[in-house]
Amino acid sequence: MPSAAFVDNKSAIAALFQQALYSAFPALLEDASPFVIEVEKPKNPDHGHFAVNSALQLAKKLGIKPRDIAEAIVDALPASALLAGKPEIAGPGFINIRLARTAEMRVVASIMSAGDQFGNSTAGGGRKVMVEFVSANPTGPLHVGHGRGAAIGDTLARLLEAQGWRVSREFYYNDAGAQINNLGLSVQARLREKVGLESAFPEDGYRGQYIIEIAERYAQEDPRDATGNDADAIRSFAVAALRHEQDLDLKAFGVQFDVHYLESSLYTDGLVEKTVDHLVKMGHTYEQDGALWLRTTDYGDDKDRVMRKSDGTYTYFVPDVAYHVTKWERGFARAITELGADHHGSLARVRAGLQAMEMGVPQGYPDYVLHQMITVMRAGEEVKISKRAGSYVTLRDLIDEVGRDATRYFFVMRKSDSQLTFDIDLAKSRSEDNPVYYVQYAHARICSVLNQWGGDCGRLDSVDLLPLTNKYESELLRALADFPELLATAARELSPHLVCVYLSELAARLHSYYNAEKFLVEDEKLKLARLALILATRQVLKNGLAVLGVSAPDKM
RNA sequence: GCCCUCGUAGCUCAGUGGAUAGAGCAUCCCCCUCCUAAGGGGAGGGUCACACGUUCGAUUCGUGUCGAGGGCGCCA
Repeated sequence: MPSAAFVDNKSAIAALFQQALYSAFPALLEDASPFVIEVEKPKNPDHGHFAVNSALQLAKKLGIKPRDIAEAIVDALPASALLAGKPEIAGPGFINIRLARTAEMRVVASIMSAGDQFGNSTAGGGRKVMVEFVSANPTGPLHVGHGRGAAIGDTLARLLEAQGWRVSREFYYNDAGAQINNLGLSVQARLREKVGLESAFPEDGYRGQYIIEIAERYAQEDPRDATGNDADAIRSFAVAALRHEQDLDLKAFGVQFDVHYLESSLYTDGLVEKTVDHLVKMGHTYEQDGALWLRTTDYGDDKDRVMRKSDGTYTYFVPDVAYHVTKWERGFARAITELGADHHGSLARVRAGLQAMEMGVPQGYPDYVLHQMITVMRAGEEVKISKRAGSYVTLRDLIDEVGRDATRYFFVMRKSDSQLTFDIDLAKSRSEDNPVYYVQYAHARICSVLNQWGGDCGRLDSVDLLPLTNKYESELLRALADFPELLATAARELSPHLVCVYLSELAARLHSYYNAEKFLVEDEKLKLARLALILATRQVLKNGLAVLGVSAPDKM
């Protein structure tokens, strides 16, 4: 099996300059906190492949002018096959580094040998991480907000897997409590209406059309209770039906969970009790007004929280803490919880609750990724959502109307902290305006060119790339080399949208390249080199799309 | 009132302690005898909300102000 590791030029450059710095300024070796060379990638290609700004940072400390420091570093640089000549000193004291052609091109060979693994790393070291996402209550169909959560959570999971983490995807069902009762009562009311019985619809009932459908199905499948007397049976029927619908939607969306964790099991397994007892034992609780409170203010919350109401039942916050305790106890030293931003209030509380347990859970546990609200646009107008009337855009609507690929891409393409406008017409359009088609088309276009050439792609593995000299080729090479770092950054910062940004840029480079001049030239060596380059590009596009769970079509 | 997120081109949004802040759309000009024009090239368009601070350097970090969205219950 070929190694997935890409020999990173950046770290090699850093090592080279670190050596040069110490040999030019040996005094720095004696510092308590050693100065670390940072290598960055300039945005402006005129500034070379890499840049080092250490001279500016050290000017004050050393009392020497930045350009002089830069010169001393460059002069002390050991000879290296990595570099194309002596680095330039530019501006106030930047050192701009250009790679030797051979160093620039080795990324293609890395891509060819690593294939689907290119860009992956072993940074996670096989450690366990849980990603909890969607976690919709089984009280209705999944809507756009859940869709965004599903896309972001699943992409995070894929990113972490690509970085060598052992990921478990988990869905937490709030299948206990008042809202589920409410669901049952809503269905019951519809059932009674149907047979002409007097029935008050619950005040906070669910009014969607789907409730009526569930009532009809219940009546059909359980004719013994046509008048809707058996509240328990109705409730479990409704929950099962809605869970089933949600599962189908998620499956159609390409999202699968390893574990579905039921809130009700926290009660039946006694974990809620156990958690409360433990918190009492640790001395972080008090009784007041007939209720049991947790002193969450000791752990950064802005007010204390009720755990057990005066009527003896628990608030939702207790099972939330108990649930997160199980994450820790199940061996997930790292856990990520993906939620809609409307739940951000629970963040401080759950973390405080975990701290109060005094069981060694780190303070920032779990990591939270919150996504902001979504506005759906159709025909230039906002699609209004009315929860009261039960009318909203469902995930299923989007998948059916614009397709799985576009829906997934649109949901992750903005950073999750930003509110998202989902333009249905744009997502459906097959044009350059539509970012997902633009990227997919780049992939299809390469397939088409390779097809037209008609040769054996295996031949391209060891082609000589030195004929590649124009600026499109060099920029494409540079973009390809960025991919592993991009994935690492996106995973580290839990920012899946970076993958979309990268893919759009890569696709744009490719489209420019094709249109710049005649692509399939007469010169056989140049032609093969170009084909090898786009073959590598296709691989990276494919790997990037795979992380997003979006298909990479051969033709469109 | 308190907490969270956001504020960057006319619009939708990226990005960053560094050099001239980017992309797409929209507007204007231009380009198909190689693959799919479902594409490409170019022009115009900016007080990076505002102020102060930290720094050699701030759009980026900190504090405050203003504006938008969301959240704050013995609801879940």
